[in-house]
Amino acid sequence: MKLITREIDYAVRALKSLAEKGVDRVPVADLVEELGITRPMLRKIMQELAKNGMVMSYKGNNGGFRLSKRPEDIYLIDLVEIFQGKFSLNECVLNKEICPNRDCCVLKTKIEDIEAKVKKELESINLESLMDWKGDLKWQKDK
Amino acid sequence: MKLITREIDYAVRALKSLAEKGVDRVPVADLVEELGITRPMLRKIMQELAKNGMVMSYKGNNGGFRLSKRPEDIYLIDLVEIFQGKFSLNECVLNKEICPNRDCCVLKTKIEDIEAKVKKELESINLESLMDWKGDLKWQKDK
DNA sequence: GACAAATGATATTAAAATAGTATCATTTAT
DNA sequence: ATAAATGATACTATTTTAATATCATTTGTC
Repeated sequence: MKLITREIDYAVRALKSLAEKGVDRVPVADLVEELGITRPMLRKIMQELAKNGMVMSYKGNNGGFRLSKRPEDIYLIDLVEIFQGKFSLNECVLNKEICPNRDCCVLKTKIEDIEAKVKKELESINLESLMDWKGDLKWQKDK
Repeated sequence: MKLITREIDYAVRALKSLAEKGVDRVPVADLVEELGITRPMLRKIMQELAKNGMVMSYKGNNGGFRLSKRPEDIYLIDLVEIFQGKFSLNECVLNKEICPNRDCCVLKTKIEDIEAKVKKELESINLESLMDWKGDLKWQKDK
């Protein structure tokens, strides 16, 4: 079960990259090189992020993308919902039909509790908090 | 994104049914009727539950299934792991390969935190706590 | 204004995970 | 012996996720 799909992961990487560069317009080509994600994939992702107001896009020569918010104002929950739709751990489907016990199902209420907690967490994680640690990673093995 | 897949949901229903009946041996046929889940599906699920020690199975005429533990000792996390494998919200895959940043990825550590919390919740929910509320459901609408 | 470099919109294909079905073998009470 | 059950296993279908492709549009530069 994946909370973070590949697309979301890619989106985080791309956004981090934009944030780091702090440049006005980064074309997809640059991201491809840096991130090692294919061009078609990154194009799709950036388009989706643009559609949803996470980045500004500029067409034409010298075009590209830039963050449309500060890193601290871009939350993981946004990315999850952009690429997966409204966040939900629930389904309540029995044989293709909505379950008749929906209203009094104990399992449902329990899962909803968990869902609420996870959502809260996702709302608390912003892009800034995901920027790579710089400097001394004492705990990290030599390589 | 589903925390509870259809199979897991079906499994819960089946186990609840066994628990309610409190009978020695319940054949799949009975569950089919009661739960409205197809026979092949239920067979697969019961077999899986038997393999994993959640239920005892009896072959032959008058055979069937029964819980092999008390309802309070069957946890949701068990069912999730039986049908989905080891619980994990993580993947850490980039282009089919394990991500090179795996060791110092901030996103990963954040997701692992959430994962741990969700797991804890799933470990705290047992079959007993999922048994339908009986008696006065004052809050429930007439029907 | 022509051209090249960029994104927008959208359709298509591929791969993987879930869901569902089918079949033959084996066991066992009667 | 037979009928009623599960065991093992293989297969098919559906849905979701991942990846690719293509043509249209915009825009800076010469």
